Amino acid sequence: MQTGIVASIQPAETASALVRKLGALCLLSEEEIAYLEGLQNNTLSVDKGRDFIEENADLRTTFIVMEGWAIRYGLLSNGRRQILSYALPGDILGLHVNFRAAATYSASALTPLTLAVVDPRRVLEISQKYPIIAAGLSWCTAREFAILGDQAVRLGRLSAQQRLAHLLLELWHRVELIGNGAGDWLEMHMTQADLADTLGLSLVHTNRSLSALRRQGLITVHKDHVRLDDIDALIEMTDFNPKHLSEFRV
Amino acid sequence: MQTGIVASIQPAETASALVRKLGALCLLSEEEIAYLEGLQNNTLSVDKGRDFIEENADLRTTFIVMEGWAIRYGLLSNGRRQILSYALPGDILGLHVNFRAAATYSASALTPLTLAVVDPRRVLEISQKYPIIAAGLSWCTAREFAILGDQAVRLGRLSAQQRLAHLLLELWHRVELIGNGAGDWLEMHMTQADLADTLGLSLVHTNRSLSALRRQGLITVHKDHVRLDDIDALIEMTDFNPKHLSEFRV
DNA sequence: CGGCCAATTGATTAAACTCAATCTGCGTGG
DNA sequence: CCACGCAGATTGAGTTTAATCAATTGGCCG
Repeated sequence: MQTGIVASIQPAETASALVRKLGALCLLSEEEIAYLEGLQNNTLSVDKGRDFIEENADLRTTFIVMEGWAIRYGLLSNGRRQILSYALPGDILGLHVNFRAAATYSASALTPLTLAVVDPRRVLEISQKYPIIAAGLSWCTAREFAILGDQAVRLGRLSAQQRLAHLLLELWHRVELIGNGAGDWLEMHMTQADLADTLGLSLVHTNRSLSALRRQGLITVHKDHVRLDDIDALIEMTDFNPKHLSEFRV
Repeated sequence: MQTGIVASIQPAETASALVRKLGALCLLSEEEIAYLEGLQNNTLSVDKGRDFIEENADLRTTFIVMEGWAIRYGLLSNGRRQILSYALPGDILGLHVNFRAAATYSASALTPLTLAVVDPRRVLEISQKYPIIAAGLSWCTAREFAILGDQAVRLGRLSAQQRLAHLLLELWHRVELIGNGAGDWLEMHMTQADLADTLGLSLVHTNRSLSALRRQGLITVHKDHVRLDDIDALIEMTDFNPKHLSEFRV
């Protein structure tokens, strides 16, 4: 497990999630680690439920998620919402914001959130000064594309139960990879209404699909947690590809 | 219209689609144009219907579409297919392939295709040597994200007719922006089966949704073309946001 | 205790899927 | 020149999935 490697280099308690994430890919130098940590000196706290990016508004900031979960979403004029992706600690929002005039999505805090606020112009200098970090960011970009592609496959070609299982697998793997895992358990920071808006389903049908998975013994649902009882079966039934989340070329 | 600006700088007949696309955003120097054209010296022809990227296979190439249309898609083990996006002239595939071990999607030629084959390591040197071009590529990346996000919204929260109309609007705008437009008409290089796999619908339902749009006087369908008869009404009914495709910060 | 948010359940309706033909245009071989 | 085959488009009929409408329940907090 990649988190094991990180732990031996950087104790998880002291390193930021972004350093843990990139450090799991390649060996970062002291200087690179110091630069990445320095990038996150300017922090912002966002209350649970609050929007911090609004579609069509001027956006001149790059955010790094330090603690907590967020969602990216789009709103339609009839009030319907489509959640595009989940941002977990170590994830970056607005990495390519430099030459866009306006945000193409909204973002909202699913939990109390700690964000690093970064001037996107600093992103530009990274490729000059820190090629290894630039490589890591390029990898992050490709990974975000893969995750969003998986979301499109889920929405377009999986059944309700498969969509749910597939999303749980994605989040479980992502949490594991940043060292926030808790065995089979996944902390659920979203409501069933959020799940519905992620999976393109109604709230009622989301609820029923959850019970169906439960009745088949595939998951166990507690208050704010879900246990993936049979990960192999879930992967099998959804065609989930964990390599989309972790593959890296040395 | 941005294409007008391009035409005054670079005659469309001589400049590559990528130069036309980036030149529409910002004024490129002679040197930058020459570099971009040189990047596309090594070309590859792909027959209609043939795959040129396969999911999970080792991918160490960046492709620039010079002529023709392609699709990116994912396949499930039950044979179902989800088309993720369309690649038009000037679009780049595998821009962030440098640090990924394997392709996370497949790609196939919708028409006879001319691709520029680029060593992805050349992408790395761009940010050192040509900051303006690097800015353009960063803009392309953000735009691809916006397009894929729109695809997720389509799949998750639009009705069958809305999905269809929304996709037609996307492609019509994109074709216009690279100067390949033909008024209200859109050349349809995909079959109805392809449309179905793009929109997460069955072939039969796609066919019926097309006729429904036709009966409402919103589109006219000919052999391989569609005319958007009432673009404003189509935008209105789908919440289409053209800014996702063209906004640029100076 | 009351109010609110989230989850759950029942009943009905609507959207989209599947199966099964049929049709149409087009190229190819006899 | 025509019969044949094939791919793509179209139509009909019946089924399934998921949406909608409408309560109801369970926690939690003030």
